[in-house]
Formats: sequence, C-alpha cells, structure tokens
Amino acid sequence: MKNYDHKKIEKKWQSTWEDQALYKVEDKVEGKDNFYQLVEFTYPSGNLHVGHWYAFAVPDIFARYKRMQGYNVLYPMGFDAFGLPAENAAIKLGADPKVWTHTQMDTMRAQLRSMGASFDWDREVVSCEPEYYKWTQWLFNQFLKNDLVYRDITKVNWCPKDQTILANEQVVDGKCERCGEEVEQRNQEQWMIRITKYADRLIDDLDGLAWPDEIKAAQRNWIGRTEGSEIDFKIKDTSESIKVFTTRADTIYGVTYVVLAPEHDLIKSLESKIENIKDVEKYINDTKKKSELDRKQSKEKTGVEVKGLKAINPINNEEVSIWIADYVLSGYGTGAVMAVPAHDERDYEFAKKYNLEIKRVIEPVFFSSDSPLKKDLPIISRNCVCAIIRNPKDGKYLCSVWRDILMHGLITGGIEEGEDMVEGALREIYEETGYKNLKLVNNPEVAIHSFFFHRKKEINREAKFNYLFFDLINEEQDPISEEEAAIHDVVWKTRDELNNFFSVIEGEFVLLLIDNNGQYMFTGEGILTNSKDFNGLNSEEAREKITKAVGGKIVKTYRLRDWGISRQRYWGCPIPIVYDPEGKVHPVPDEHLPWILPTDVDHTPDGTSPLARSKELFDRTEKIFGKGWKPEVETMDTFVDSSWYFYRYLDNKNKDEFASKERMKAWMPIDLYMGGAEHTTMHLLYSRFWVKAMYDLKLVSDDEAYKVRRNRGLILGPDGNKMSKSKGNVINPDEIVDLLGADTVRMYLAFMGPYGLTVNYPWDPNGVVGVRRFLERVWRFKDKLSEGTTTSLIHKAIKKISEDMEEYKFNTSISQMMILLNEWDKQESIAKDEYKLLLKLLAPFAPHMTEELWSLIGEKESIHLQAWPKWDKDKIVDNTLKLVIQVNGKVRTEISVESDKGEEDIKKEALANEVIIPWIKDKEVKRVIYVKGRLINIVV
RNA sequence: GCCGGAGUGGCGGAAUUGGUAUACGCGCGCGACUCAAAAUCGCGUCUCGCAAGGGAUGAGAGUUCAAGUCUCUCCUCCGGCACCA
Repeated sequence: MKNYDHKKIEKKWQSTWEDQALYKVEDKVEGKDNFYQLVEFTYPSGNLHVGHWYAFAVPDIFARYKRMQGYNVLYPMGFDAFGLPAENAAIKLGADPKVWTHTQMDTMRAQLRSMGASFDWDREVVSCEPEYYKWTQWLFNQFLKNDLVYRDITKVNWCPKDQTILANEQVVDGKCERCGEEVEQRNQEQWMIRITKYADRLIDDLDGLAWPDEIKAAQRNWIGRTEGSEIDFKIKDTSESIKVFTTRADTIYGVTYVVLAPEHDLIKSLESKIENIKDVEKYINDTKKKSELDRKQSKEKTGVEVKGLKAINPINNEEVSIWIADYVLSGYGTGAVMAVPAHDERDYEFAKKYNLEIKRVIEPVFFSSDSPLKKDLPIISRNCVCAIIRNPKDGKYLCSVWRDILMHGLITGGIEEGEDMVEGALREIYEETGYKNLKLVNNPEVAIHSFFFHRKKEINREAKFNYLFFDLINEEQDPISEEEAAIHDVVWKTRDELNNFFSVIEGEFVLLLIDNNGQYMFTGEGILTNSKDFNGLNSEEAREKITKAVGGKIVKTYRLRDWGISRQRYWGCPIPIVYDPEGKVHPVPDEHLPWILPTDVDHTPDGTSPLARSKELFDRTEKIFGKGWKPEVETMDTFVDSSWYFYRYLDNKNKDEFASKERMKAWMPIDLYMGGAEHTTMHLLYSRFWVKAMYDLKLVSDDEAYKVRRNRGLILGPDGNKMSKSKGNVINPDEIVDLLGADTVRMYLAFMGPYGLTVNYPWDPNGVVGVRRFLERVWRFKDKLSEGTTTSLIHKAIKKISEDMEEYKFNTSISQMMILLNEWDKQESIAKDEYKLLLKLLAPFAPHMTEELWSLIGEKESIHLQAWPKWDKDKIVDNTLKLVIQVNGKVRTEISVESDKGEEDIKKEALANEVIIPWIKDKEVKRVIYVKGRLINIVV
C-alpha cells in the first residue's frame, strides 16, 4: 500500500482545513466552555526558527487536545510588528519599514501554516496597523487623563549606537540588550508611566496566581520591595537633617558616621558651612564623570568627608561625621545611609579604608557568623568557616572555630573511645585552634531566638536542640584545664522553649547548636548585655521599637522605577500628544485617532526623532489644532503595544471599542499563557500593570489577565550550546520539515521533555528520526486491521495519556503510545476500533498524518472534530495482580494472585513461597506488610 | 551575598507522589534479511560478580518495614537580583 508521503499529505490537509475553515472560532458554542490559550505574538523577523516551532507548535498540541475534549478553544496568532529591526532594515536597505515588515509577515504566515497549527487567522492582530494602534493611543490617553502618564526629566539609558532611549529592562550589564553597545546616562524629558504606583499590588497579587514559583520570585525580585525605616539625623548647628533609609534600625547604636550619595541635594544647601567645599565638589564632579558601569566595577570604595558638619545620632545624641561616597546610590531609599561598619560589609570596607570607628552594637541580638568581620578571620581549611572567638581585652578576633566541627569529628573518626560526640568536638576545637581559653558556661541564658531570625528558615518546631555555650575568657586569666572544659551541661530544648528562654547576661560567647540527631546546626558569636530595653524582642520587634523611639517611620522602598516609554524612533506607535503655542500638553482627541504615523520621513538616526522631520505631521497638527501647534515627535516603546494585544484578538475588527464587553466576558481571563522565560520581568510585568490600570479605569473586569502562565526553555543546538550562526549549530526547521514532515518535528519537540518548564533541551538529529520511525510504524498498521473489540491495553493508554496531557507532559504521552505500539507489534492484527482510538490520541501531535489515515480507513468527518477518547474503567481492571515479595525491603521474587484474594491469604502465600523460604527460615518474622496491588514486605 | 530551579545510564529523560529505580526514545553491540549497503525486524545494553548475590539516583547523615521521592547538613550547575543600606 501507499507509503507515508508527508509532503503530499501535509500540503493536502493544510489547504483542505483552510477551505473548510476548520479552525474558525465562534465566541459562543452551545454546550461548550470557552478556553483561551495564548502564546506570545511574534516579532516579524521573517524567518521561522526552531524556537518558533517550540513556542507555537507544541502549545498547538494542547489546544487541539482541549478542543477534542469539548472546549471551544481560542488559539490566536498575530505580530508584534513595531520595533527597531524594521527601522534598522530601512536604514540599511533603504526600504520602507512598513513594506519590509509586511514582507516579513507574509513569509512568516506561510511558515506558520506549514506547522499545521490551528490558528484562527481571521482574528490576527498586527500592532503596526492603524486599526490596532488607534486603541494603543486611546488607552494611552485614558491613562493620561487618570494621572498614570506624566512627563518628567529623568536620567535615561541612552544607546549611542541605536540612537535611542532604553528602558531599564533593556539594559543588561550596562550594555544595550540589542546591540551590546555600552549604555550612557543622559538627562532627558520623556513620557513616563506610573508603574510604581502599582508596585505593591503587582507583588501582593502574585500570591493568588497559579503560576510557577520561579516566575513569581523573579517578579518579586525585580520589583524589589524592601521594608525599612526612615530616620532623621539632625545636622549640628543647622536646621537641616539627613533622612537615612535603613533596614537595620536595630543596629543604630553602632552608627559611627553617615553617608550621602554624591547627587544628594543637601550638599548645595549647606555649601557655606562646609570647610572643605573644594574637595567635596571635586569628588562629586569626578563621580559624575564615571559611567554607571565604572561605578559598579570599581571595587575600591571612595569618598570624602564633609568637614565642618556633624550629624547627631538620635538614639544617643552622639556626634558622628558626615561623608559623601558613591557606594551610596541616589536612586534608592533616601540617597543617604547611616553607616554601621560592624554590621554591614560595605560600611566596614569604607570604615577600614578611612580609619573610621567600628563599633559593636551592645544589645541582645545574637549575631550569626554573617558578620562582615569574619573576613578577617583565619580560614583554617576549605571545610572550615567559623564561630568567632574574640578577645575581649582589645576587641580583636582571636581565631575561628571549625564550622563543621561535629561533622568533621564524625567523618574523620575524631571521636575517641569513650568520648561523647560533643566532647570530641570540643577537644578538636582545642587541638585544631590551639586556643585553650574557652570555657563552657553552665546553664547560660541567652537570646537564642534571634538565631531563628537570622537563619530566615523555618525549622521544625518540634526539633530539639542541644546547645553548648562557650564563654570567652580574658587571656590574663588562667587557661582552663581540659577537665574543666568537659561538658558540664547538655540541655535539650525545643524551639518554642528556646524562644521563651530569654533573659540577658553580660559577656561574650560562642555558641554551637546541635540537633537531636547529634548533627551540627549552627555556630555563632555574640555580645550580651543587660539592656532592659530590648529584653524579649527579636530583631524585627527591636527595629520597630527603635524606629519609633527616634521619631522615624517604617517605610517601603522599591527597586522598580517608573516606566519611560518615549523612543526617538520612527517605527513605533506615535504618542498622541500635541502642544499648543505656549507649549502646553494636549492629548489628541479621540475623533482624530488613530493618530497616523507619517510616511514622509528620513530614517537616518541623528539622536533626534525622525518624526520631527515630517512636514506632513506638522501640517496635519496645524490644520487640525491651529497655527503654532506642534505634534509630539516621539513614539512608544513596543512593550506598550504588547501590553494589551490579547484583548484585541477577541474583537479585532471592532471600530468602536478596543474589544466589546461581551467578547471579553466570553473569553477573559486567559486560561493558559505560554511564553518565553525572557519576558518574565518585562512583557509579563508590564502587561500585568496595564491590565490592573485598565481594571481601575473600569475598562476590563479582571485585574489579572492570565490565570495560568508557563514559561518554556530554549531548544539548544546538537552540541548543547545556544543556537547561533557563529557556532554553526543552527537547525533550520524548514529543512527538517521538508525531509521528515511537520508532524515529526512537532512531535519530536514535544517528546524532548515536559513542556512549560524553564529547561533547555538540545536538538538531537537522531532523536527526531526516532519519532519519524514511530509515525511510520503507525502508518503501516493501517494494513493490519481486523474486527474485534478494544482491550485493556488501549484503555490504560488512554488514561495515562489523558492524565499526562493535563500536566503538559507530552513526552510521556508519546512514550505511552510507543509502548502501546510495541505491544501491538507482537500481534498478528489489531482491532480497527483500537486503531481508531490510537489515531485520535495521536491527532493533536500529528494532525496531518492522522487526518490522512482517518480518511483512508473510511471516515468522512475530520478527525480533529472527534471527541477525545474516554477510557473504560472496567477494562482497565486486571483479574490477576502481579505482586512483588520483598524481604527486609529487598525484592526477592514476584507472584501473581487473583485480584479478589484477601490480604491474609496473600500474606500466607508469600510466606510459603519457595523462593522466600530460604530467606526467612531460622528467623523470626516480625511483620508482614501488604501494600494493596503492589507488594508484600516481610520483615525478619 | 540574597531569591528561585535543578542534579537519575554514553545522551534526552521515566518512576502510579513513600512501594519492583533506569519506562520510552537516541546511541552502541550482536544477529536476521541482502551479492552488498541503506531501510526494516529480532536480541542485548547501570555496575561488580562465573554464579548465588552485592552496590548505585551529586555527597554525608536521619526518619521508615520501605527513600530518587520526606527531614537535616553540605557540594555542583542553571536562572533572577545585587555597592539596594
């Protein structure tokens, strides 16, 4: 019979489906629930690579599966068509960006069709079309009216090569994300969007989203919310004060100086009082010259003291010096910090360089070995970090103690006969460090609670800890004897008991915590006082109390900045703003939208916007608004275009609204959004903001658009590296499709591993052939059909495959079909009904081939309109069970029993089994465990 | 440094969620068909051992009748953030 000719089959069905409008989606279908599955619309780069296949063809498998399950599935596609590459092509090739973009889109549409994806092309959205950007502009104006858009002078990232402003997100390691050129800082007026107003909601609402943790965590990091305190440090003999931001108000006793960022305003206003104003100004100017990159890269801390001024520590009225240093950033917090060198690594570095005082905080906080001072400690070996032992006489740190003391003791067998594990550890401390001036304290009372705070780890509340407490003895005293150093006291306490076990003694200590398995948990050092003020407080509570005591306030600060959307570029959505002769801002009224992008421009970049050279745009503005009126000549960041495109798919031809309420009600929120991990902190965050803003303006009825989001990884070259021309490891999908067919490529991509994880898979040229072999075997079965009924084999497969599909584990779905086929191969023939079931299971993966086979066996209606198979529960049940018999957890043999056999009988049979008898004879059977349908374990 | 994710054969990866570790595919080896090759089919393929059996899921410990899976201490790799106070 006929061979599997993928070329013929795929071409044939693609055009048939199109003729029949098989994938046309109605907004409502009687008896079906709607399912909106979205993938990120694509940039029209003009050539489909393997990444596109992975992004669109694999989700298509899921869309088809959902459709067969009886959902009315919307799976649309469109083009994110504005952006730099079109404009660069215009500059390079002298082409019209619009024409260039359309050519690219035509190529891509043809390639996308070759995937056999079930897109409804009638709903296509193209962001550079006036019908689309009219609504981008309309939304911009809505935001403007509601104070979500403003114009401001800000420091912007400027790419000298692309001659444009970049968003923070587009700067990677101080370089332009696109061209790799080093980014410069410029002050420029531009249009800003108040995304920071939504920072809290963008973080807090993540909790309610069924998204993977990795995505949520990345967004939280990106927004970077920190809770801390703002505290005023008055400047002596002036009316001014310095507002500092700190997350460690509890260390305020340790402040030895205050630092301002070089950009800080205060310097100007106090100029006259600064004795060394020349030096100060020189330092500020020198810093300005340094680029952002230089500033970050320079390891050495620099700064200058502001002489003639002193700040006053509000907790104890101590006078401290004021410094300017560029390790303090103007854009974060208040641009000023209180320096606590004993408890902050950066302050410590700075203090050391300029010989500033390093003062320990005397309060009952238990300091973990995170202390920056540990840097000074001798590291004895690779496996050794330290508990800190300090000489109280001069405050110098004497030595470190084995961090892994107990582990070490165990591993090296360091414990001698008759010696307690802990004793052994202690002896090793002496031997390894040579310091003998340690004494174990009897029944110490310490602020151990902070231990838990510093660990930031939830530790099993029931776990018991054995603590050892070493007191530090002044060297002038007699070293204690070995006998004395033996363990006096081992107390077991639960975490809750430890938390309550708080009162304060004076002294210095080293602490080891050992869990109830004798395992080492923690080592730390600290200073204790009898300060009553913070008795019983943990660090967090201490912070609050101190902040209050000095008249400060608890504030939140964010890493996220407002979103600058102005671009000095041609190929983008024109910002619908005009200026009257006085220079006042006016939005272009709705009736003049879309505010068309003019075509009479020279694209050559010179740092100004190409639109400034459009006569048509200026004429149009004057004609509509009057003489002297001028148009805005900037265009929008393309992330604005992509922030709302998923609404437009629903109603792409609507002339009166961006989408009708009914259509949005029918489809939103999106059930599943699959996309690239690279968009986690950009498009995904911007669009979440956009949707929330639209929600607040009552334009949409959900404040989150994506119910489920899955990120995908990359397809790597066969060598395991990212595909790149320079590496010569690029796989061209068109060639493989030509050779093996679209069905094979789709299916291979699904077979590589689970979908929807940020995991990269290398393309294996042999692996893809394996999938093709499988399809050919399915093909050949069409000649081995017979009458008959379905068996348990296929029903088990249906169950397993259906379950795996729900979790996007297409790889195991496929392997299940392969297992099925391997079984079939052992048979002379298979029932036609079974074959039909397999074809249906395979249809989402290999839509063309299954459609062809479906029609070859005489079916008239498309296989893609068939219902997903259901498994027959009764047929899955086996009447014999295979049970494993274990002895002491080791598998010894296997038996078959009737499935209705009772537990006692099964146990009896197992004990009487001839393979088992030698294993259990002469021994007492202590227990027999039966796990239903799985195994019997005999414990002897 | 902080926050996420992950470590299982030569490779991509499975493992009914604590119950027969290594499914399925690739690769490799042997064989069949063939004058030959390709394709196809069959058998084998974690490791030590002739075998009986033993040992392996990054390392070490713990809980359990039973651990890839749970707990703890580490190590390594990938991703995000980072002079962010």
